[in-house]
Amino acid sequence: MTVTGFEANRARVIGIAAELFARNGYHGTGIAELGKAAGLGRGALYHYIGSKEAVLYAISKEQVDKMNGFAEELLDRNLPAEELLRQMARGLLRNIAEHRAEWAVFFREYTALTGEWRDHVITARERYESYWRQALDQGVRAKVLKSTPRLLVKGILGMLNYTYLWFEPDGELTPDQVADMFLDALIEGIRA
Amino acid sequence: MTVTGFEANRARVIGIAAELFARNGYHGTGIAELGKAAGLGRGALYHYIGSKEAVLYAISKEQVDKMNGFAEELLDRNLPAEELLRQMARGLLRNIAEHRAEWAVFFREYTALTGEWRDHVITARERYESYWRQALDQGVRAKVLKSTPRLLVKGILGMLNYTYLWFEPDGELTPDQVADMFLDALIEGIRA
DNA sequence: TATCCTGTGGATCGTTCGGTCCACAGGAAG
DNA sequence: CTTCCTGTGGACCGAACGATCCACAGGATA
Repeated sequence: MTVTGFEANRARVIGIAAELFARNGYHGTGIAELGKAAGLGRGALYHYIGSKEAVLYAISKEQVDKMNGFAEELLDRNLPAEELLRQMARGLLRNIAEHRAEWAVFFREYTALTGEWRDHVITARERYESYWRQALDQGVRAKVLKSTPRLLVKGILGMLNYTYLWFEPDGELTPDQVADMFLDALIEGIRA
Repeated sequence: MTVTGFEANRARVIGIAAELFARNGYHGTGIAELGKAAGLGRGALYHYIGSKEAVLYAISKEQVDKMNGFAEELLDRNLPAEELLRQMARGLLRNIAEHRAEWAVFFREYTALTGEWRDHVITARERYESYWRQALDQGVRAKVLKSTPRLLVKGILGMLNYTYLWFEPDGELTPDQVADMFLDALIEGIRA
């Protein structure tokens, strides 16, 4: 088995773990259960994962890191504010739609992490929020957006993040359409 | 010990459990831990709670039931649409601010419930969402609000529900102010 | 053939899990 | 005094927990 084989196997196990953790919770999923689902004995399993908490960390960190990279790229491009917000929302919803299990674990189970692992995830999460704040500030400076309370960004993220719970990949709307729906309502308002 | 003493003690234990479940998760909190925090032995503890899952159910159900009752009262009063939405949002945020631990358990841990218990909680949750949809529809019929996609209600609830994670009772804003901030942004829009 | 290394299953570890059971404390009722 | 009932602590149950350890399979290398 080559190095890439090891990494591929580790990724496979982590993906299976994401599904199980999302369905039964982190503490509610046993190592034996994970091993069985992956078709691996205890020894082989630990060969790939190191520890149960390392699996939770990997699941929690990967997607938010990806979104941070995505946001950084967009912010570098100096897009008009509305376009910037729209791209950020679309990117996030596309990712959530594609990795619902991972996001469910990220939102529900990150509190089960301890020590530095927990700190890293919280920091990454805060960083992502700061990118949204930057995007909004940019729109205010360009006089495209009203100056709104700083905490509004929490509301916007709540709106978007919550989709991990209800978005249906085979439903009537694509992730982009959901993102647009939310941003249209938010930017134009819903008053007749 | 009278009947009311029993109920008071049960409520006290459930409140302590809400704090523990919110901090360490349902599966992450042991019965021994709960007993110790409540100052009760195993026998006494089970005398009050029946089972661990019954505690989770009680925590999850109580607040959402309260909000359903609140929403029903408001809908009966035939308020103007904007006022109705504002009152519903304020009521929810006031409740979340007052019962953060319970709402954290409700959002994160309801999946740990099984069978009928789980069904009841999910049904109550869907009922609450339907009240918001009614409120929005009422505004559309009165031509006060634009006709928006049905799924927008998920976004609004995401915005409001997410506060359980970040709202600080001793922070700069009251629950009513947060509710107003979100509704203002949503109704008027954020475009300059 | 002899040696080495990665990958592997399963026995096993001590701990903790949710839950049951039982003896009994102590006030109320007769 | 006796009987009863609610409330109580803690011993105890089998099962499952996360993790470790070890023997060894089998291809690669010398």
